[in-house]
Amino acid sequence: MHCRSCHDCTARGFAICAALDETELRELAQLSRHVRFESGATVFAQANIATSFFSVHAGTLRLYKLLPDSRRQIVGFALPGDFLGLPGLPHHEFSADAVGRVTLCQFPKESFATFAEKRPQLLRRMVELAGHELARAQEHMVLLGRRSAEEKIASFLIGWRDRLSGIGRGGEILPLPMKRLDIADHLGLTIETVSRTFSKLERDGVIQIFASGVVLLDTPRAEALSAGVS
Amino acid sequence: MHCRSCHDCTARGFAICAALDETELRELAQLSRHVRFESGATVFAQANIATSFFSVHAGTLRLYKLLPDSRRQIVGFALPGDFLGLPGLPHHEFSADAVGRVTLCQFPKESFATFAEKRPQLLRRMVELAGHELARAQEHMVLLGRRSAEEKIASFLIGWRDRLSGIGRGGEILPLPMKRLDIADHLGLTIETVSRTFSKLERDGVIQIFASGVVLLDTPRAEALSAGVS
DNA sequence: CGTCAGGTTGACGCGTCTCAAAGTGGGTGG
DNA sequence: CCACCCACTTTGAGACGCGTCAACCTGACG
Repeated sequence: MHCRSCHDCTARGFAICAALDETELRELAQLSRHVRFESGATVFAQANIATSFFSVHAGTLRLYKLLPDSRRQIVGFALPGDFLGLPGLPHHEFSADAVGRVTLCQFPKESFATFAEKRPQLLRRMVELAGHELARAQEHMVLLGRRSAEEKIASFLIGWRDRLSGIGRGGEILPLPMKRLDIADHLGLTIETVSRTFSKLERDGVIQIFASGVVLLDTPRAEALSAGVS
Repeated sequence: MHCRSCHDCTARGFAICAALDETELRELAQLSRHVRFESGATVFAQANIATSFFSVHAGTLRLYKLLPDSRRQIVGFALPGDFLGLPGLPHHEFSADAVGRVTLCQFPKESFATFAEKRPQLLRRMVELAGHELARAQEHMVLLGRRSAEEKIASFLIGWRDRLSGIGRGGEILPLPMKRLDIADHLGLTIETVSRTFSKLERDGVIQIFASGVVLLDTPRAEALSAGVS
């Protein structure tokens, strides 16, 4: 189950590993285990003590927080190259579970911290990744606080397209591995509103809906909605 | 205008400086300028090229993003000890302006990066701060996406109280230096709803409103609302 | 005393939620 | 191969929370 080699890892270029040279990479690989989760499985849960960090190798995860009455907010989706876990916080801040099959590199928190401690480029890379994550979170706050349902869906689609193309998964059809309920809980909507808005965008010729995703027919219109130009 | 000494800086304990020893602190002080902004002044603006990092010394800033049609989302308020600026991103991701008078330590991006490059404890501290920031952002997403107006206001008050007490500014009266419009744009509400909700909480005996802030009369009730237990 | 920014309150409308029902497709067992 | 089930999605009708628009209040300042 261990990764054949980090050398030809498909997530190599985007992950923290990008900051390491050959020797360090082999050393880090010693610390890591390659783990796999089936669709729907929980990788870790909010408020549990964090004993490991993870780097996503393949697949999609939903990261979410729950309120006591079971309202859910999906704070993000993790894709290959994303790093999960925050040094300096003892507990997991959110839960993570697999959307479809997922594989991850798992690092014991302690030994990873020791490894990173003396490697400024790795730490810099982590600051950088955290910064990108933070920027995405802030952009998402604008979406949640100040956008209409239609703008939310359009923004989500455009943002998802850009993230996928950023890791070399761009294509004609935009795959949406997550369910409508996941999208709703990500955008602060209900499942019905998500469904209705998808339908409206299809009626208006902006998208075409398939079982596995959508095709952007009128990209400029979608981008305009996404930017908030009414 | 330069800080008398970092040694007796009131924000010392919470800021990135906490990671530095005496020698390093003096070296960093060489790089920094102490700057002051009057109420309402803009420290930097979204999408401008970032040439400096900042560490808040005193006062409160609002950090916000604007949509083209001038809808605004305040992504957070910065307090003493907070670090502004993200290594790895060339542009400012949001605008920042002073809420009341503010003083900051300003570091030229280049020289700060050079200084940090070889100091793992500083980098670790930055990862840590970024992590805390990210955790706050995710908590705020829950608020924006899944909470009612009353819960939003209660959460905001409780969160603000906790942040202030975290930097030694706790007290009977909870000062709110920002305007109603700022609170509205932070919580994804309108100014009228904020005002109405404040009034309702006061009618219900949860808070008492003053010109400069509020007093929490029924803290358990406020915390319950904040936690989302109906 | 007038002005002005900020805050409060009320009446009404709209966008989204809620509740309900029907449609779709994939999987399983007869 | 069909019948059935189940999870998921779509669609509709009505309710409701919050936004919109407008009026009024308050205190600071000249």
